[in-house]
Amino acid sequence: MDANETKQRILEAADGLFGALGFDVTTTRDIAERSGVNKALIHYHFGTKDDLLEALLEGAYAKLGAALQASLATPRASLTAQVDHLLDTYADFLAEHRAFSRIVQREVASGRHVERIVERTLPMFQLGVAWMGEALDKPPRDLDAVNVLATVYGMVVTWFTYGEVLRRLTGKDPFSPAALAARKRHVRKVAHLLLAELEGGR
Amino acid sequence: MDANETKQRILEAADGLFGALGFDVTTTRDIAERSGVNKALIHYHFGTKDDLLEALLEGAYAKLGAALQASLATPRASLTAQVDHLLDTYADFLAEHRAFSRIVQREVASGRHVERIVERTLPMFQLGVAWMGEALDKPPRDLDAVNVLATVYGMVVTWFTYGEVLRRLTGKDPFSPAALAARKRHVRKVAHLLLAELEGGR
DNA sequence: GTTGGGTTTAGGCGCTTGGTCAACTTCTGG
DNA sequence: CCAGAAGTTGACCAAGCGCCTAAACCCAAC
Repeated sequence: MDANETKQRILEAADGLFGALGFDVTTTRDIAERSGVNKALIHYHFGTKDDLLEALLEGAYAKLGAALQASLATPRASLTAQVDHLLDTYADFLAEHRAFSRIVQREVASGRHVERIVERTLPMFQLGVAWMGEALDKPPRDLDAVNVLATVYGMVVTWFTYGEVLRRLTGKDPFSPAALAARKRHVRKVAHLLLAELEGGR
Repeated sequence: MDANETKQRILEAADGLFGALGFDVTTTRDIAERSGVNKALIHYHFGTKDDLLEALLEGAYAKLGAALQASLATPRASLTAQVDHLLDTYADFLAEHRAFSRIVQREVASGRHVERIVERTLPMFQLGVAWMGEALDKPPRDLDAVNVLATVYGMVVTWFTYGEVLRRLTGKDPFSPAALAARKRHVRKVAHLLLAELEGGR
């Protein structure tokens, strides 16, 4: 097994375990066992356990950022189409990287590693604010950029963070293709309502 | 110091620490120190650390449930007014019990203590679904009860869970009276858009 | 064939954790 | 006033933690 594969295996195991159990509760021994790699190699390749989490977030945010930028870079017929595609891209990313939103949400709710997360989120957030300001130059009262972004973000992310709760509450799988498609339609629908109001109010 | 005061002090310290640091990272020693109480007393009065968390959640959910039921029990002039008051009640509760949403969010995102949280949430959720079904007998496509509830829930809760992130992103205090009032107006506004669509589509 | 650097290994060190315990004090009903 | 229950205490324990170390291993370059 070459060194790159080792690092990859460690990252994958850590991703799964941090997502499933949480950062604090996951031990380096767990990661070693799951990845079939010696415990000391984690520290050899990544440094401390915190450094490992950072490497994980680094990779995920890079992927997410690339996907979102690609979506924004492609011109669409309408503002609505642009937003729709962006939201779908985001939802698809979260669906594919199920652990990601849970890790982020948990660390944010703990107040730990917040700096790192803010660091990565800030450019996207600023992009969103700037983009909203550009597309709609006079947002109506109660629909300012920060509140709208927080609402849309919460709407998208909550489905994934609360997946297990929703599963138990509804008795259905919230991550089934049908349920995911329905959720995406719902998110788009709400976004359309917001857009209509934003455009109507200028 | 009598026994009740001791228990109260422990609960308050645990609430603050679980909210600020997280359940896993908070030690019984931390709680003992912060509450000015001997470590062994935590176990004497509450059992295990898990039991302590449960006692905490129990109390918070009882308060929340009472507040929401009181809001629903009072008849209002319109459906909109009813919803507005309910949302305000919820937001006020979260603003007053800042640690609560963070604790819940973190535990949910960890997949731990989910049973307990589902147990408490289920009745409220079912109430919400039933109530939506009653008030609006044919919800339009893409605005089914589960999705709408998840959206509204996410919208309200995200502001509090991501408080620290928002503070850093915007440079402003998201929990200042002005910001909270603005957030409440925004949430009501979005709820109104949803309601209009729900009522128009039947 | 040997050298040397990158990689892997078992083992263990120092420390913190949740939880227990027996002894002590304080409260309370008879 | 006293006995027993309730509450409180610091010392203590086994278990598990992150991280480190010293030695072994591997393999390309000379």
